[in-house]
Amino acid sequence: MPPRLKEIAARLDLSVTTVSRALAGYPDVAEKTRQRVVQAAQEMGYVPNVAAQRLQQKRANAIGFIIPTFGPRFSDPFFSELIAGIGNEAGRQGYDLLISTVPPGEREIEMYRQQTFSHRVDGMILVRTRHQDPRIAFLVENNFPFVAFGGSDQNLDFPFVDVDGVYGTRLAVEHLAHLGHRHIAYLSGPDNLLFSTLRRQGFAEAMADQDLIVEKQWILEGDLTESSGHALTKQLLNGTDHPTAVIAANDLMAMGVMAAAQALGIQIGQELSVVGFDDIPLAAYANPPLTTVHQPIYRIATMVTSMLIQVLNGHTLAERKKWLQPNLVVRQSTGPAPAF
Amino acid sequence: MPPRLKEIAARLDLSVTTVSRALAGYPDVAEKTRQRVVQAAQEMGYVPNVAAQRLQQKRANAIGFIIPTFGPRFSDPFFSELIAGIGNEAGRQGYDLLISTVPPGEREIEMYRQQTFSHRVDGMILVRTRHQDPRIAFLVENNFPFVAFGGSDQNLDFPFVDVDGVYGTRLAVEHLAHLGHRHIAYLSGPDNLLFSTLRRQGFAEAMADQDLIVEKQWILEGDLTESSGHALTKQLLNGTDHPTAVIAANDLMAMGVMAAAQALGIQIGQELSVVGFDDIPLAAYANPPLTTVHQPIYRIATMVTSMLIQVLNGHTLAERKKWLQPNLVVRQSTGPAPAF
DNA sequence: TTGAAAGCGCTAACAC
DNA sequence: GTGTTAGCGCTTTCAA
Repeated sequence: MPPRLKEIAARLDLSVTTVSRALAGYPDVAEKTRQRVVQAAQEMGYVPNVAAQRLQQKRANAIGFIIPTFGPRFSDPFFSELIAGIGNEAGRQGYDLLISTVPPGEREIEMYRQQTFSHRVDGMILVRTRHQDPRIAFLVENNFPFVAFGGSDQNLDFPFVDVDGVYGTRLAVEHLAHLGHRHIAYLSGPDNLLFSTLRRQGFAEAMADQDLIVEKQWILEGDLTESSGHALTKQLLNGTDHPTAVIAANDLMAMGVMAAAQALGIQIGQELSVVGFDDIPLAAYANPPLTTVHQPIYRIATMVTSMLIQVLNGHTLAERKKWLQPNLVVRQSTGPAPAF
Repeated sequence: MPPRLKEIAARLDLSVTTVSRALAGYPDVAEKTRQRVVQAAQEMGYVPNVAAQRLQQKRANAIGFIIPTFGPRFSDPFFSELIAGIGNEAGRQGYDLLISTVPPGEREIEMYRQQTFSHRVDGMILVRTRHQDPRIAFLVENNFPFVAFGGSDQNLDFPFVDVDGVYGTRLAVEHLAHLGHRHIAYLSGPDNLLFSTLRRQGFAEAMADQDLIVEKQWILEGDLTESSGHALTKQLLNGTDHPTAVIAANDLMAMGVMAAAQALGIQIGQELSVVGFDDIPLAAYANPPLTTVHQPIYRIATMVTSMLIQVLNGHTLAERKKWLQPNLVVRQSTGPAPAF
C-alpha cells in the first residue's frame, strides 16, 4: 500500500539509487534533486521497508529483552518499571524493543540463540543475573552485545549496572537495630539469583555487626511474589517465638508479609516491622506505607539501554561496571520494637 | 557467525533451494535428503535470517503493541498484565512482540504509520479505546489488521473484546446500596476514554435505579494513577459533607483513595467504603483487601492476541465483538454504611 | 551528479 | 527430487 522507492523514482524520473541517497542525506546529490525527492517522499507518505534495510545493512535497529518468567505471568511492577525505562530510552534513540518471555532453563538459551542468530536484534538487555548465569556465558561466548542489570560471579568481562544489595540490606538492618529490634527475620529471593545471595549476605554481615543473632528458622526463601511473602509469613508467625521485624528481599514479598500479618490481627509498624527492597511505586501507597530500600529501577533501565546503544554504535563505554548505592526510605511499616 | 543456507548447501553438495525446502518440510524432497539437511542444520546451529524471510514473505511474523503512555512511565499493573498476556500468547504462536510507547496525540498516529507501513509488524493490539479514536480510524482506513481491547463509538467495524463496564459499575453501586450507602462518590478516568464514560454511565444509571442522588461535586475525574486517586480523595474529604463510599474507575486510583483516607485517620470498610475496578493482583494484598470489579485482564490479552493471529492467518473470527460480563469480588474495603 | 549492477539471505515458479 | 532463475526492497560499489 505505501509507496516504495521505485514508485518515487518513477514519479520523479530518477533512479532508485538517487532517491535512496537523497533520502539518506548523502552529499553527492544535487540540492535541487534532494528537495524534490524529500518532498515527493513526504507527499506520497513513504516509509522504508525495514526488512529490506535490515537485510542489506545487517543490523536490526532493535534490542531484545527476554523476561525470565517464573510463573505463567510476569505481572510484576519491577518488570513494568524496567519495560518502561527500556522502551522509552530505546524509542528515543530510534530502536525497536522486542519483548519475549521464557522461564529459566533449557528453552531459555534456545530463545537467546533464536533472537541473536536470527538477526532479530542487535543487542540484548539482561536482568536478574544468576550464579554461573548460562545467558551471560552464551552471550559472551558468541560475542553478542548486551548490558546487564546485575553483576556476575563468573569471571567474565561484560558491561552492567548494579545496585549494592549488601549495603542496601545493611541499611535495613541498621534501621531496625536502631529501633531496638533484636529478632529479625529475613525473606530471601531464590538462591540462584545473584542479588538474592548478596542481599542475604548483607543481612548476615549487618546482623553480626550489630551483635544480633540470626535464627536459622527465620531465614526463609521465597519466589519474590506477594503470595510467597504471604505464605512464608504465616509459617513464620506460626510458632511461639516471633520475630519483631521482617526484612523481605523485595517489595512484593513485603506486601505479602504485611497482608498475612494483618490477617492475623497484627499491627504493622507496632507489633511487627516490615522492610522491603525496590521501592516500587505502590510501596508508598501500601497500608501502612512501606519502609524500603530504594533502587531507581526506571533510571537503571534507561542507563542500561543507553549503554547498550552506545556499544551498538561502536563507542566504548566510559564505565563498564556501574555500582549504585541505594538508600533507605523510611515510612510507617517500621517502628520501635515492642517491649516484651 | 551462524551458518547461512548457502553453507549448509555447500557442505551437503545440494542447492540452496533444496535445503530451504527440506527445512520447510516440503513434501517434494527425498526423505533421505531431508534427514541429511535437518541433521546438518542442527549440527551447524542454523537459525534463519528473519530479515531475509520477512523481505521475501512480506510478513514480519510480529505483532505490535503501542502503549499509550500518559506520564513519562507506564508502570501500571494493568499494562504489565496486558504485556504478559500478549507476550505469552504471541510467543506461543511464534510471533514476535514489538513494544513501543507514545503519548496520545500527533506523534501517536505517526508512530502507527511507522509501525504499519514499514512492515515491522503484521498486526496490532489496541487498548484503552477512545471516543472518535484516531488510531482506529487510521487502522481501519488503511485496512491494517488489529484487534482492540475496548469497543468504539465510531461506526466502524473491527474486532474487539470488551468488558461491560456499565454492568460492572452497576454491581459496585448495588453492592454499596445493599450495605446501606446513600452517599456515594465516583472517581472517573479521563473522559476521552471510552470505558470511562461507560463506567460512569453505569454509575449514574445504577444510582438512579437505587433512588440515590448523584452529587455533582462527588463526581471527579482522575488520570487512573494512585496519586490521582490520592489527590482527589483529599479534595473529596475536605468539605463538611462526606460520602460514605467511593467507587473508583480502576484499582490504582482506589488504592490512592484508601491511602489518602487512611492518612486522615479514616477506617476503610467502616467509615468509608471503597470499590475499585480491574482486580489487579495487588488488590487482594491491599490493606484492607480491595473490593473490586474483576475483569480478567490477562485472559483478555491472550484472547485479543489469539484473535489477531487468527486474522493474520486468514481465518475469519467466529465472534468479532466479544462482550464479557465482569463480576464483583467483595473483600474488606467495603462494609455497612456508618450511622450518622 | 546520476545510473547500472550487484547482492544482502531467503522463497517460489518453473524447468529438468 | 532437485537445480536454475528471479525477485522481495533496499544500499552500495563502480562507471559514466
